[in-house]
Amino acid sequence: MTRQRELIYRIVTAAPEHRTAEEIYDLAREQMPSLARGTVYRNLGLLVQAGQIRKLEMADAPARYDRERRPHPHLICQRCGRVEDLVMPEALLAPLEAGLPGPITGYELKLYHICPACRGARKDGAR
Amino acid sequence: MTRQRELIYRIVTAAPEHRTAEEIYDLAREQMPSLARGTVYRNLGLLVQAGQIRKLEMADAPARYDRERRPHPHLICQRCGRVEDLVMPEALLAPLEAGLPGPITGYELKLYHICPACRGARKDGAR
DNA sequence: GTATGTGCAAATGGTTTGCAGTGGG
DNA sequence: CCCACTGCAAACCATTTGCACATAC
Repeated sequence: MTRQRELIYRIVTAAPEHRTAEEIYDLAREQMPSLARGTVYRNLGLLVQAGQIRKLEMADAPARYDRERRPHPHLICQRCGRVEDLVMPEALLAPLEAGLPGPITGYELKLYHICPACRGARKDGAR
Repeated sequence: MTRQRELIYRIVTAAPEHRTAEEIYDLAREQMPSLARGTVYRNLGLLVQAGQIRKLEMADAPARYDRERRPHPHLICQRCGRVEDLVMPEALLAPLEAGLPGPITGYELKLYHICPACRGARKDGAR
C-alpha cells in the first residue's frame, strides 16, 4: 500500500460523490503534484479488483468510482450526470431470477431522471 | 434512407443477436464491400436517435445494438459476453420509483451470469 | 534484496469528425 | 438541384502499457 494508492483510496471513500478518474486525479494532485495519471488508473483498477471500491460504467462518459461496496442501484441525471445511490428493496430481482436456468453473479441497475437542480433550470429548450 | 442505412438496419433487426458495430460492419461488407466503418457508426447513431434500434453500452467492451425498442433487462454472460433479452415483470421498479422526488425517464438493468455453454466448459481454472 | 509500484510518454481501441465528392428525393 | 450522406483518413479521448527508476516490506 503505497502513498499514492492510499491517497487515491481516501479520495474515493471520503465522500459519497461518484467521481471520474480524471476528477480523482485532479484532487490527488493537489496533495501530490507528481502523481501520474497512469498511476491513478492502475490503482483504481487494483482497488476495484480487491473489492475495496466499485467501478461504475457510464453511458458515453468516463467511468465513475463508488465507495459503496455492496451492489445497489444508481439514480443518474441525464442532464448533468450526477449519480446518487439507491437502496435495493429486498428480493426485488427475485421474480426475474426465478425464470433463469442458473444463478445471477451480479447486477447493474441504473435509473435515469432529471435531477431537481436541472429540472429547475430547464426553461431553455437546449438539449 | 440510403442503401447503406437500410442494410445496417436490416442486419440489426434481422436477428435477436446483440451485435457490436464491428460485427455489423463485417456482415454489411459481405454485401457492400465499399462500406466505410464511419458510415456504420454514423447510421447506428442515427437509428438510435430515431428510436428504431437501441444501443446497449457494455462494461469494458464495445457497445452492442438491440432490435428490441422497448426497455427491457438484459442477461449477460460474464465469460463470453453473450446477451439475452429478458422480460421486465410489470411494475417491478415501482417500489424503487416510489421513493424518488420525480419521474424516471428510463432505466437500464443488466443481470450477469455464466451462460450454460460457458458453464459446461468451465473445467479449466482459467479466468 | 526483490517484487511491486511509480512517472513518463507512447500506444490502444472504440468511436467521432472534417473534407471533398456522391446520390437520393 | 440541393442537402444529406458517403468513403477516407485523421483526430479524439478514456484508458492501458512498456520501460527505467524508485520504494515498500
